[in-house]
Amino acid sequence: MALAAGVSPVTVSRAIRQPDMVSEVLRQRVAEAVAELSYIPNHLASALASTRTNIVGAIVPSLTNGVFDDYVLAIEEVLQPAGFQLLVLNMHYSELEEERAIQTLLGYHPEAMIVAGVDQTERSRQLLRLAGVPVVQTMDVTDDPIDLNIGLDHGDAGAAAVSYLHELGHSKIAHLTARGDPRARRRHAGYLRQMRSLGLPTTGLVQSLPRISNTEMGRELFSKVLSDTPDVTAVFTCNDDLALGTLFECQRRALRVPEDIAIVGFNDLDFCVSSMPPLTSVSTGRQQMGRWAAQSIIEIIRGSGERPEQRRVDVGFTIMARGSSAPRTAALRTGT
Amino acid sequence: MALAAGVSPVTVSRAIRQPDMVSEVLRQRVAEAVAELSYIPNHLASALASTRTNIVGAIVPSLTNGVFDDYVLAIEEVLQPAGFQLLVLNMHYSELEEERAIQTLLGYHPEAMIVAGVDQTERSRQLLRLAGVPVVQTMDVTDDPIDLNIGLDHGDAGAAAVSYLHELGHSKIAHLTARGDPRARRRHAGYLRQMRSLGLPTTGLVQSLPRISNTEMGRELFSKVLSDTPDVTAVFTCNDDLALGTLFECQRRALRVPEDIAIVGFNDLDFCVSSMPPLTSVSTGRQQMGRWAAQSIIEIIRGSGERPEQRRVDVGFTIMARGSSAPRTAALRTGT
DNA sequence: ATTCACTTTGAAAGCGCTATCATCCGCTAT
DNA sequence: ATAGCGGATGATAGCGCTTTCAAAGTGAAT
Repeated sequence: MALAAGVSPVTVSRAIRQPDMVSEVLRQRVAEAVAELSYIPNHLASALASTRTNIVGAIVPSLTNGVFDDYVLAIEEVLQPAGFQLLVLNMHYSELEEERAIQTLLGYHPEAMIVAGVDQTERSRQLLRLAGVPVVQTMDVTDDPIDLNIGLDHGDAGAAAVSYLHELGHSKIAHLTARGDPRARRRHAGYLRQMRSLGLPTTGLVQSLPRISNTEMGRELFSKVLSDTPDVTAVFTCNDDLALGTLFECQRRALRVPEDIAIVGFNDLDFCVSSMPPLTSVSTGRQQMGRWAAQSIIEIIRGSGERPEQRRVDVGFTIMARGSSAPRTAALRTGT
Repeated sequence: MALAAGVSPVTVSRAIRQPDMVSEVLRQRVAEAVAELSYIPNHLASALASTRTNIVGAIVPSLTNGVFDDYVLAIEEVLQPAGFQLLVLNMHYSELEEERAIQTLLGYHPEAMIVAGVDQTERSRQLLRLAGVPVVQTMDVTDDPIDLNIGLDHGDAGAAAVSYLHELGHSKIAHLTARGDPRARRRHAGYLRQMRSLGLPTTGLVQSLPRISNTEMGRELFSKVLSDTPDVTAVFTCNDDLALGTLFECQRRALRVPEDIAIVGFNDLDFCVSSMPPLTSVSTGRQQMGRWAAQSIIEIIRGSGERPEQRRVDVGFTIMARGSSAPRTAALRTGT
């Protein structure tokens, strides 16, 4: 390569990375050689020599779940213009896989790490701390963050969904959930807490499966609730896929939504506004979390390692009330 | 690290990579030092020195589209046990971004590349060829593959969807599609070809938008078709999100599916079996394509570079007939 | 004409590993 | 007792870049 352009390797390196430092003539010659040979710099060698990899590692629990697409996209939109490459690994909701993924990513010497959730194993936490790079835990909040933390309180969110339905006049409020997701477990705990504090029983109203959830699972779980508790009037699901499945099952059984059954989902995915009726869902700022994580990382790296004044951010949540939930009175009026 | 274990760096390297070559005693000592220091080998240095990166690069058009989750998962399931790390980059349905992504990935010196589709720019094709590693083009078929190719003929699939609906007695068959996806364009072309060859007009029956599709867009596009052509009786959509949106729009307008409107989607995503009625959809072997791509790569790398006898595979497609499509006679019977 | 400062280029060293080859040890075969 | 052999370990070089520092060239100031 240096031969082809008739200059030293150093000049090639400079012509590509800091063109201002090289004279017009040589810059041109290097550019021609690059084009001619389709030269692509060896990232491995460059990173090894410079100790700057321009890599940011991210770990997501799943990609099948629409939540994380928006989140990853938001991170990339901030990171790419700043010259960083995001490396995403999927941990499939397994803490052990996460540990492996962290180890793998650290082998690439990322300049920062973004992990979803706050439930890393002790070893994971240790590895992340020892890495000596900014670490952002997202999606959830904790009092004891590894480094930075942005998220929301899923217990509160679960409780709020219950309160919302209770204020609409519902008392037989079911909860459908997928075990395995720690944030879903917290929402479940919030549901139980709030039901109890409102004096509402939950027996025969909770259904869960230890699988990755999908629409079909929503149908299954809701069917089980119906057979346990035929007079259920509201359902809060741990995500929108289960909510959609519940809606489909209602349609199949000719149960009217929201008159007979009110449905509240979680995450506020795209399809919530489109369904018939549109699904009420708890909206979380997943894009905001991704953006903040990426921006904080850039600031820290650019700014000699100082952490922003706010190391923990709670983005909260919003219940997006839509057609799938309505005051219980409506149901009474139509005689259900 | 070598100091901590009291051995030479070479022995450390061997103890980790080829434990059999190191005596029990030293292996133990190295293992202790590794644990103590939380040592993670520097992948960059190791890859640079050995010219084996264990990386396979993959480019997907989108992650928001559920199709590619299953596909990526299938690839990973084969690659990981073989010791390869998949690096996935998102090209957002842009050929130029794909070119950039290919360049970025090649900088990491992957041992193979998997790209979705066969519509790479000339420069992309050149870069991939020059990389000197196995390249698999998936999802689509071509007579002129870069290297290996597994996919299906989307024109045929589009035509088959039309034939299927025509055989059910439909003639006013609409098509909803998202421009920007070359495979969706081919399905569109197949739709047009088959409609023409059956002597069916298509004016007022095709709607498209140049955006990434989602459920809401399905509703919009179908609404437009309805206002252009109120007597439409069937809809073929370029993917399942649009099909679901169409179903929702039918529910909103109290149009019965399949009696008034038959719907056929594409990809056969999870939710197709769950909706009410379940959605008929064209199933493509996306997991099969991912697995084959990964397996072929492993065989080539392990087997001194020889290509398998079959460099091109057409996996075909299957129309999964479900409740959202029915013979037109049913509609006549109910007087629509 | 000489000095000084600045810009442009190159030479040398080294990033953290691994490939290769040399060395050493203990053992068997002669 | 010695040659010969295989297994275990280490010394050395180098992967393709970048960092650092030295050298050479340029022009303005003295």
